[in-house]
Amino acid sequence: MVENYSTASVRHSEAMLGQHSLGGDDPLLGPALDWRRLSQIQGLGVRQSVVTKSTTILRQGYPASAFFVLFEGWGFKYKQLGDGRRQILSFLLPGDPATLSALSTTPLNHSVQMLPGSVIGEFDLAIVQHNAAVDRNLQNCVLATYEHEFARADELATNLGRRSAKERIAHMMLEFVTRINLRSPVRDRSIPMPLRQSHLADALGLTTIHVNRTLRALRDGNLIDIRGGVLQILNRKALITLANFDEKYLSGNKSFE
Amino acid sequence: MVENYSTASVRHSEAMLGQHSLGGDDPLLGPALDWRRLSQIQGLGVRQSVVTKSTTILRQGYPASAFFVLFEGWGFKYKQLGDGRRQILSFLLPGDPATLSALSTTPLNHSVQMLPGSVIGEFDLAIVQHNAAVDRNLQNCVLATYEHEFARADELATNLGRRSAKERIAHMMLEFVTRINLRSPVRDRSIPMPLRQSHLADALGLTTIHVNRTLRALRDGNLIDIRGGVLQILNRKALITLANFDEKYLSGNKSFE
DNA sequence: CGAAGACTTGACGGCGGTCAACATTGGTGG
DNA sequence: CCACCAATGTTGACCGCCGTCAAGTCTTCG
Repeated sequence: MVENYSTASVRHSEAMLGQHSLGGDDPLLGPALDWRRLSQIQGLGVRQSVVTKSTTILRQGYPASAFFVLFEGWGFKYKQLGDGRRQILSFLLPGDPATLSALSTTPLNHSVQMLPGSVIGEFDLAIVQHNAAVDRNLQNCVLATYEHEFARADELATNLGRRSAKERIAHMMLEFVTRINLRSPVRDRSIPMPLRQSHLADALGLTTIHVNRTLRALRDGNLIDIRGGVLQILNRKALITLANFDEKYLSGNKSFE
Repeated sequence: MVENYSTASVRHSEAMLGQHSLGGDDPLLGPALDWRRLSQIQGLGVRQSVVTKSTTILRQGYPASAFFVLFEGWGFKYKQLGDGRRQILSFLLPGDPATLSALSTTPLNHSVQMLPGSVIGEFDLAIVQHNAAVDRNLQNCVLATYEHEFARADELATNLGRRSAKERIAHMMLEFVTRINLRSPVRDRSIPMPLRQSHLADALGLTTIHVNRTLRALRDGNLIDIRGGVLQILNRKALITLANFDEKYLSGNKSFE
């Protein structure tokens, strides 16, 4: 169980749980692997909650208490070093599961935190595990999701190891826009992005001060603009060149059948 | 098919393929998830080969041609940027599969290279895929291996993003010794390590020159010694403190049952 | 023995970190 | 509605870790 939720905690009504065909061509979670559709499985109750302030839902060193899916908003997965240094390992967007690792019953080696304003779905861990063991289609979704997350982790490592601050930021912003666009069309090349500069810093291996400086340089170059929690891409082509961005790692099909 | 192999290319004799119980407590690949044991599955032929010189067995942008397992020696998985920069994403040790991603039939977004002197086993991709789909036990091994590799990828990102050159090297050397020790006991706190300093540099986001300087500092501090392809841990306790090393991410059980 | 690759060391410079001060924003209560 | 306060963002000065360039030395192997 988790604190810091708003009072609203809703159960999906039976009416919302339409019949879902487990066979057929369409993978259970759709081509975009949208885990919100997990709630369409019969008998899988969701507890949906609005997160009012930053909330840690999974904690490094402890096993997962539930299987969470981000319905709206942003979250991130991170590691904490002994002396307080933090490394953000990935950002969660609507439709992403809060860590496949939750399905293994062992202590986690990372934490997951939701940003204020997010909406999360909380599924019973045992039931999801059971379904993942029984339902061939869901199994493939798990594997495909592992592949996608791994691809992003590898790209992050490449960012951290072999790109400059400017390139790293450009690359990550392009990743955000591309990922969101895979599940819902992006208008005006801008998306809401409630991250603080400290989040970007901890994800990109920089300090907040240098993130600030670099963002200024990117804005001065008319490449991107971040303002009031909104990210806008001003010159996509130049950004892609600058960051050496190749979106294939995000969109590949990764089928296992 | 792959070039640069020695002429020796052996098929396991039937005699070597003992009956293997798929049920029972013991996971198919054993507690250390040693994929060399894949050859114990009936009907799964291996083509075993000695790699005489550095050989790329999987190539970024192409689907895998086979499912490879490292039997002896070292390999690594990496990404190449357009301008030649390289990021090594993980090192392969004996018993490691050359990329679970091979099981998905889509183009890879990384390459895998074997170092000279390695011995690799080459399994038919379709047959492994079939077994992974049918054999519940093997499925769990796949998931557990994903978890292990993911845990290491996350730790690498933390290395790259939030640790100094000295800490990064210390951490990686501790990882090597610990991983090898999980499958075969390490003596004299030393292991063979045929990596060039350029491999360490490309894995740790440094230049070879700085790797060299840092190795010298670590040797001067009587922490580690690398010489003639052998890594020796001189002061394990001090290293662990320096690197903030916590081996739990390597050894956790990650069971899925 | 010769050549190619790997390792080593020094001098110098720049990207990004550190420290410090201040501006801006947003939320809270009077 | 405004005063206050904490969190976040911004900018400048300075410094240090690590990159770059260059010139070696050592090792390996044909």
